[in-house]
Amino acid sequence: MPAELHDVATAAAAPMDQAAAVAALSALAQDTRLSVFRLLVQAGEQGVPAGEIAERLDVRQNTLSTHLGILVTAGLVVRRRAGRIIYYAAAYPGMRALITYLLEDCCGGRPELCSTPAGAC
Amino acid sequence: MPAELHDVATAAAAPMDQAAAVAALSALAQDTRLSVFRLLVQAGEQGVPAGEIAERLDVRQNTLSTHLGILVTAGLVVRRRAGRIIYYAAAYPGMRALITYLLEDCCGGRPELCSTPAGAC
DNA sequence: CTGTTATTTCGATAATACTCGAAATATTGA
DNA sequence: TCAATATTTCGAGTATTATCGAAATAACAG
Repeated sequence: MPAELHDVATAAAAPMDQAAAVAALSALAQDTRLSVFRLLVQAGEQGVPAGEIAERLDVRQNTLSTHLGILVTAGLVVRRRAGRIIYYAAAYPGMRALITYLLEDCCGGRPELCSTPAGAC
Repeated sequence: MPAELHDVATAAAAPMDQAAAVAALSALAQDTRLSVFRLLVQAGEQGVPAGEIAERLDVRQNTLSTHLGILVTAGLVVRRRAGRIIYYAAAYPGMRALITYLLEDCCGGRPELCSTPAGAC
């Protein structure tokens, strides 16, 4: 089985608790990291090399590396090495788990008030 | 028209930009504020008095007031005064706008990878 | 007007986070 | 092995943020 791209990006995420949610939100609550995450969300499953992210966002490699590490630890991004190049990709299950946690038992019994955005994806 | 509860919580939110998204995520990226937001999400449209939030979460009123102000400024929570009591409620449109911004143009053309969580709401 | 309740604002202290230059690690090719 | 490329780790300086006690504002009842 030539699984050059494993399916970690579509696997089930661990159930989110308060600390994990704060970590994920903190990871996204920073200008550079939010740009990285959105770039990776739009890039899709294959991911983008660290160096290319740094170039496209005009951030120094070591600074970016710190940010990427934070996103990975938060479960919002996954890392995959291919030779010298390390690809980063959005972890959709992590994002889904975060949104689910945020909106848990929402709307006081009137779910039509907070239906998730259909056009988002 | 006896509009004791105006419909601000269901009105359209302003389109989100990067700065607004960072502000909203920063607002949620803190333990107490995340608890407040989830409490209000679960409480629904009517909202909860500031004092009751402080009591239920065991936070000092002045500290909570700072946090509530941050959530309101971020567009995630709305304030409504009724006499001496100020009710706070989740602003679902703000939350929707944030999620939409995060997942914009997602999944590199494979939307099935990131479908928003059906069970969330 | 006076006191009481509900909530916010002010000012200071302590903890946390962002960014950077420099050095280190990992992989490949000659 | 040696050099080159890709990326990360280290250590320090600066800025931002959370929390608190105390004081201030707002609304109501007597």
